[in-house]
Amino acid sequence: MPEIAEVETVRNTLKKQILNKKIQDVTVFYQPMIESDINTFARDLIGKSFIDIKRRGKWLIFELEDKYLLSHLRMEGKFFLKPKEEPKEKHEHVIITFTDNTTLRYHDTRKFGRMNLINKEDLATTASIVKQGLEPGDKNLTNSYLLAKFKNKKLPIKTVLLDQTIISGLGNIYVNEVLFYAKINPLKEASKVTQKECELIVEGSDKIIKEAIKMGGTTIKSYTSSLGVTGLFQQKLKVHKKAGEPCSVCGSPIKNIKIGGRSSYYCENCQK
DNA sequence: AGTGCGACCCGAACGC
DNA sequence: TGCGTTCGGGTCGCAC
Repeated sequence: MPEIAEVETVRNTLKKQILNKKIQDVTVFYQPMIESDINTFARDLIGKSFIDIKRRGKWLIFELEDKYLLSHLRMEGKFFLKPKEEPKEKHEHVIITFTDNTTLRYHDTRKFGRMNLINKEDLATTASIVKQGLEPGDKNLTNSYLLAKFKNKKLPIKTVLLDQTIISGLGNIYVNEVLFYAKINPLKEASKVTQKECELIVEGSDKIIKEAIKMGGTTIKSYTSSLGVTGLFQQKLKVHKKAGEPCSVCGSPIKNIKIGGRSSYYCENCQK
């Protein structure tokens, strides 16, 4: 489940592996994952190079000379760099071959990830990118920003923190962790979250994401970034997937409930 | 406008 | 053991 820290880890790894290599060939094995015109997808990439890799929220933005290739890993998308001669694996859906005989392979068991090749000037009007809210660590992400965004929200804070148009990049794992850090009950109505609690959300999201990036993200299920870099942040998780285990602060068993259809983990005693 | 929910997928976990 | 069923997870689009 790649969230912002995982995507950042993938970005950093790929930058070392594929920048400025010339694209020789592109094969798409599962066409629905390409949101832009499938007929021109390969043709537009061949002969070009990735000159930079940026990120916005959970979106990877591969910069080419004249285009951007947007890539969202959703839950289980991964990139691997492999020699050209290695046989295709079952869940490899896009293979980009470079002229040095290496290949960049997009692997996704659930086929949920998406790619979108756009003209550079269209980035400013591409909805998925434009709608992204402020990222953890952004100096504009303040308690007053959050208070204003939460003001009319009747939904549980857990659900609202998953809304990428408010804070960009938090997924289920880190929302559970941030709420534990801020000692907020995930079911609390967003409009009732206090200024002090907003401060803790700002502080907690920044701290947790920074540490997770430092540790290479979180490994849940089989998640590994490109080159098989395995995230170590799962060792730091305090509540996520810890149902029944004692809370690290007070010892009460961690609860697991569904909020908005998503599994939520929290300590009933610490998060009132 | 805000909210809720199904669709998209398929391996893993679960139930019998 | 082996089969069938359910679940999960981010985002979009549609219905209310």
